[in-house]
Amino acid sequence: MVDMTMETTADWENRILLGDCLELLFKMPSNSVDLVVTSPPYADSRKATYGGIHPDRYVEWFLPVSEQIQRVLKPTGTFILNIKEKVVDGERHTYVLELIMAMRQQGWLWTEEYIWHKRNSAPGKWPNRFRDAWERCLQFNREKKFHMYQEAVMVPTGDWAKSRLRNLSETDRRRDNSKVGSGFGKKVSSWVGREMAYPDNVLHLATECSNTGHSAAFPVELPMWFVRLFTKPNDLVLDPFVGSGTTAVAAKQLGRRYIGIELKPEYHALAERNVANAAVIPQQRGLFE
Amino acid sequence: MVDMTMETTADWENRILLGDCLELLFKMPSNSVDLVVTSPPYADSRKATYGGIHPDRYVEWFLPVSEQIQRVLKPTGTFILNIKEKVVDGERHTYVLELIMAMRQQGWLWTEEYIWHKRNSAPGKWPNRFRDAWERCLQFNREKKFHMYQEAVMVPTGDWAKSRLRNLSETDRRRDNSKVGSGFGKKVSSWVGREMAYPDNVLHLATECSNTGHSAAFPVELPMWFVRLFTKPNDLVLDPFVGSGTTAVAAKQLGRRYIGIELKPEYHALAERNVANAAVIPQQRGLFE
DNA sequence: GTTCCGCATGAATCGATAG
DNA sequence: ACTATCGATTCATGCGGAA
Repeated sequence: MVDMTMETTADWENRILLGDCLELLFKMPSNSVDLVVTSPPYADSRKATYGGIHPDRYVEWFLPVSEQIQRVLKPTGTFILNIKEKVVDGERHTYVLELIMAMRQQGWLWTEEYIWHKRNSAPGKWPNRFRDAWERCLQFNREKKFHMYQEAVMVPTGDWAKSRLRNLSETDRRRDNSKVGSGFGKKVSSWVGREMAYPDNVLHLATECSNTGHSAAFPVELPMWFVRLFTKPNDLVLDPFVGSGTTAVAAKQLGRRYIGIELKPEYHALAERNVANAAVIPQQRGLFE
Repeated sequence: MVDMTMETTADWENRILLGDCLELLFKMPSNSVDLVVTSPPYADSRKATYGGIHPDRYVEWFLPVSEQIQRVLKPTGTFILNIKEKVVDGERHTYVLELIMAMRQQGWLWTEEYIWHKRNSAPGKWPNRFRDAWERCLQFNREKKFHMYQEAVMVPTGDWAKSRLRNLSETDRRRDNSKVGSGFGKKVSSWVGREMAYPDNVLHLATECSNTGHSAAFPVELPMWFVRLFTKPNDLVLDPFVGSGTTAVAAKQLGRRYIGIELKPEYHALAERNVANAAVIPQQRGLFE
């Protein structure tokens, strides 16, 4: 088979591409992407709905895409798949479970399953179930060894700034604060280290309240967390179903290169606007990275 | 096949039975149990360990048990299965996913998956993963229509709970808030008449740190939540892997009948002690029921 | 009666070592 | 090569004792 791929991703970097992600993925070079974060269109049994893929056809629809993602991903890279199965006929459908097993057959390692707990999930009341307040963030890898920068997502300890800091004198507290503010010296990092802890695999993030114009938008903090965890500055982040551009915004804000792909022209335009409005966040090296 | 089952469960009610749950389940009458809550031994790749079932054999080991549970459960009843897959060779093992699909083949409906978020998960640091802070609580039903008493687990709305706890210390407030989220605060009786909301499908409960004598104990609040949600007073609750007796304690405290089954004599004795020490909680009707 | 502090304790996982 | 054991790592919680 003739290799029709580009030599490098340079021409597509830091852009939102309009088109079918499978067609575009075919053109991308192998082993070029450090991280894929995406939230593909959810399954929908209502045929008339936009973009709805029937639950019973979901796995066969997605497998060609995950195959290409596996190819373009670097061996040390990570694929984060945000997904949640719908209720069909009173039951949770099993297409996500089947997808995990099918992707393992495809060669993926199912490394971990993070839970995104949506603090303010949409209200609603049904006679036999409560509000669905969580989604899966499935982590897949090509190899057992992959890049992970755990220090980049450390969080304050539970007692931090509450009981521990209270014991410091006012002078000490001000001195430490000034050190943190200027961000130099090894004492700062050790002080930070003692008051910071590694997170666990449950993420507590509120859903996006503002109208992004896209119905399936996750909050920018979600891709941002994974971008910091699995990439370093200037690495390449890909979202083949970029929607309103949230993953690209997260990557840009954190100083990573990105490629976003979106099929629908109106979302493509929206994503380009959102990315254009995003600003790079000044890196606080030595403190959080 | 000759029917060797008892005519009623009367002789076994409000007791902890010593023995193999599969053998004992065979003797129980069909359609007699309102709720099953259990946390079976987790898979373990260490062969020598007590009770360790190898991950690759887990599904075939559990299916005969779930078949009997299906038989003894009332058509309107619910089966809650608390379980979490282990990491094997750097990957999450798929035996839980396979179990869900196998149980659907068995005739179960996979109605819902609740997340138990363990705020205090076991510590540890590894190069490629964070601490595992959640477990699955899988809800299975025989029929689409089942009994569910949603009002029994309503929780105070966030704003009022916050002001109510204003006088507590920062540390205590944080801890109490975590309990408030699940509907179990220290001073719930004073919440009568306040604004209440339905919970969602994520439960925030800390594990029992203190010496329960059983290494695998979930907090009593966990079965208690499901007992209140899926049964009414005097209903029958079954736990075929009752361990230190937590499910039976929850049922007793809430005025439900219970049957606990435990294989190991030392845990059986422990469960009997724990149940004996448990007291019926005065029903606060109008608040949680 | 409260508040605060110290300490033991986990349904863990990985990598190295030993048989 | 493959399996069993052990040490290192790490933090929210609840309890007891003290102030």
